[in-house]
Amino acid sequence: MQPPPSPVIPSSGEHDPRATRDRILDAAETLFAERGFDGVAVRDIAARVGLNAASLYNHFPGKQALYEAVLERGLAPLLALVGRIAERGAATEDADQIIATLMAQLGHTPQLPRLIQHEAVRGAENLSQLARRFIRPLFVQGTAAMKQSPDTRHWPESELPLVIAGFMHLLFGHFAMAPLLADVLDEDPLSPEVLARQTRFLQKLTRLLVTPPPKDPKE
Amino acid sequence: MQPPPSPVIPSSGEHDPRATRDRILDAAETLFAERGFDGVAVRDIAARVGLNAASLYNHFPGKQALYEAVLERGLAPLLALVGRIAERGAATEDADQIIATLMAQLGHTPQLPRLIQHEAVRGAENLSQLARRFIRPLFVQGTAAMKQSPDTRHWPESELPLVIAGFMHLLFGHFAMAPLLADVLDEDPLSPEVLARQTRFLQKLTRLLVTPPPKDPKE
Amino acid sequence: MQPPPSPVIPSSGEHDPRATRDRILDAAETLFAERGFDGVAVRDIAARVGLNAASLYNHFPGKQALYEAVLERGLAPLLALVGRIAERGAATEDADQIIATLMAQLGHTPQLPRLIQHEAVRGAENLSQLARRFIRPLFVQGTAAMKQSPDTRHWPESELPLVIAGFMHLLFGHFAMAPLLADVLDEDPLSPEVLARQTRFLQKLTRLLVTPPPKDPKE
Amino acid sequence: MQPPPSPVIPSSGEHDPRATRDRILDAAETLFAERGFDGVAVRDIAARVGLNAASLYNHFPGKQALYEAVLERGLAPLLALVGRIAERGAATEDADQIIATLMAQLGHTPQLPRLIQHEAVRGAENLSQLARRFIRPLFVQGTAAMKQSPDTRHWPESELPLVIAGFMHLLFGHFAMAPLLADVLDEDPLSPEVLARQTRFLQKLTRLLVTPPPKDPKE
DNA sequence: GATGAATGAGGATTCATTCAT
DNA sequence: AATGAATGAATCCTCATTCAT
Repeated sequence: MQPPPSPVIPSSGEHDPRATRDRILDAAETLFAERGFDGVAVRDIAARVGLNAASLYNHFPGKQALYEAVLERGLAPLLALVGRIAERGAATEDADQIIATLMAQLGHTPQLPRLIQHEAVRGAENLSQLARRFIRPLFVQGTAAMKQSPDTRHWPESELPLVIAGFMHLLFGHFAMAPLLADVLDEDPLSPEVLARQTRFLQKLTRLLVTPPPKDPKE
Repeated sequence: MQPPPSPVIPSSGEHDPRATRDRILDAAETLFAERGFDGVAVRDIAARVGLNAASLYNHFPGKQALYEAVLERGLAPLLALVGRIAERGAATEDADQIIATLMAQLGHTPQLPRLIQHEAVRGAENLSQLARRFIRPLFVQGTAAMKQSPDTRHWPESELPLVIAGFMHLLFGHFAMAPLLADVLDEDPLSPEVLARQTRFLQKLTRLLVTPPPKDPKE
Repeated sequence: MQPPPSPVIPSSGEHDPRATRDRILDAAETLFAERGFDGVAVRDIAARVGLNAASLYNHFPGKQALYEAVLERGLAPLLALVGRIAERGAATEDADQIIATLMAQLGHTPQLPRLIQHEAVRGAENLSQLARRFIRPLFVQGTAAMKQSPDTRHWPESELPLVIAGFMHLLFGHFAMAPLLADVLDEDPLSPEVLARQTRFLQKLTRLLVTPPPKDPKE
Repeated sequence: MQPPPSPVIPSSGEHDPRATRDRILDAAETLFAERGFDGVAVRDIAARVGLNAASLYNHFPGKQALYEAVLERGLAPLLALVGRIAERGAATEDADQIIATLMAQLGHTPQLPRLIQHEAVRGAENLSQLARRFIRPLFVQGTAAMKQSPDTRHWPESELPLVIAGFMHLLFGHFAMAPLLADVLDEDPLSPEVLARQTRFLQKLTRLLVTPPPKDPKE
């Protein structure tokens, strides 16, 4: 089951100037994103940093704490971003901008969405915090914005959360499933080109969402 | 980290008439869906069936094999469904029908999407088979259908795979993230009502997709 | 620090008929008595039984539980003995008999006093149970007996617990300190002869205790 | 198993004038007395002094050495005391005095007896030195004294070591078992009152020992 | 003297798997 | 078909100790 260990990033010099703590977080982020919490051995993280497993415990009190630190570090900028978007009182016109920003940010740390997805699929346990701190505001503010915007007012209120959720699925899904998509697409889903294309796709979709739907003959 | 063990399904009678093999598969499906491959101990699966861990080996050659059997069993009807859809040469008018069918099918085995998502996030390794056998046809036939349909011909060919992928994210995401969404929505995402609503939402979205996008002033 | 591992008792035959559980308890008793809880590695216990450490966990849920089982098993007969003595309403004339019985019993399982002493010195934690279940009744009934007996009535009530405690120290001390005494005496403190001598000594001491003390010139 | 860490003694000022070495010894003495050698981590000792574990190695070459230094420091006054008693050629009349002195001394450093008891129960290994340097002279001179004293001459020579050993058990036991006794007595065994009472009890016992035993009908 | 960081050696415990019954 | 017992390999973590700063 164990995939072959991702190649050790050799510390260029004898003593990497970058704080060991950060290098540990990097290694942990990569591995946790790849295999999930249970799939990663502390020893593997250590090895990736070129450390003895015991040394990790000089920097983090345990595996769980390390995991949470990784989530924390990864989520912070995302939270800030969402916060800033919310503050600005997102008008529909900004939608394109918001999407571009989010995609750019996620594209910058493509492991993060995968990490989050791992957490999300696993369910509540560790996630509840994450849900309350990250997902929840995203939902609350998203629905609020859609309710106020004249363009989206034609969506029934009960559907709004599904729209938001859908956007999350689309946003995160692209990154989280990247290895899978790579198998099917001809290109690397994380390449700048594909990312740009996906951004444009999401923007187009948004624009469609504000279009009043054509009368459904069945309804 | 260990979530509280899901309640044992007590075998109603002394000797459950249902084949032990199936009961094992059920238990394994549930647990693998909840915690992923690495998060589940063979012992837990056995316990859930009321068996000794050693007994599992009378029915499956090992954990990995059991896992694959679970995937196999879960995927088969889905593959069949997708196959049938493809055969019929999906016309756009059937879109509503297709979505309804898929949602119904997935809603019937809500653990399956979660299982797949687990696999998908984890990446290539175990998945490659699955990718080739399930995801790939879905993509190939999906793009083919969209390319031929007059309604969707206005989508640039390079974007078609992203549309398909997006649909997958939306479809699976709703189920896979159910525990997470439950925390944020007021309702159970797997309840018939919400499932119906999500179905309608996806159908509406599809209809939007075939609408030629309004001229973007920026473009 | 680690004393050389006590010699493995080779299982005479290929498969010792005695229940493995008991053999584990025996080994654990010996080692815990020798080195105390913290001084014993589960692996050592297992090795002494000729088992892999993991196998222990088929019989006991953990080290602590094994430890408690050892105490339990060792204490039960002692508790029963003390109970029986108490029931009979110990008259002073029986003192000799009681002492002899206790010494015989302890001499039969000389590791037990050492184990208890280990526990006692370590203090409250694990002991509290033991204290309440074993030591306490011993004290309560001991003091009750002394208070009623005409021979010991001349002891001030406040001193009675000290007398009882003293007896415990003498009783257990002889066994618990056996290795130390062996270094100083010329003989093995656990040999029948020395045990007999110690029994007689304690009996003599008891007889002295019932003797009204000579008037102390200083008092 | 780990008892809650004994409260750190905060160094009142910024730089405790008392030699660090002594503060380490104090902390070590306390912890070793509480939990025994194996139950104490170097880190715990260091923490109790407000030091990094590594710093201990500036003062002691290792855990074992620190342990021995603790024993050494604690035993020295006791050895001196016993030596002085022996020199004076202990006459029986002094017995009260000797007991009082010993009790006073031990009451002053109540951790020491516990430490010794830990060592004693653990058996020979580390102890042999201790035995030869401390216990042995105590025995030799004790027996010598009793043999010469006219009051105790009625004790058979073979019983004398048992008498001495018994006294040790009584003396040390009271301190070593203090936590246990506290659970059973209503009072703190180390309080001045109880210590005084125990002293008086031991003195009374000594006086009884010199009383020729009443003729035992059974003998 | 003090310390943060590193580490090899263990230590308890879990796990997937095997096998005799 | 089921199971109790056994086990080698891991897994997380602790520990005593070292060393450069």
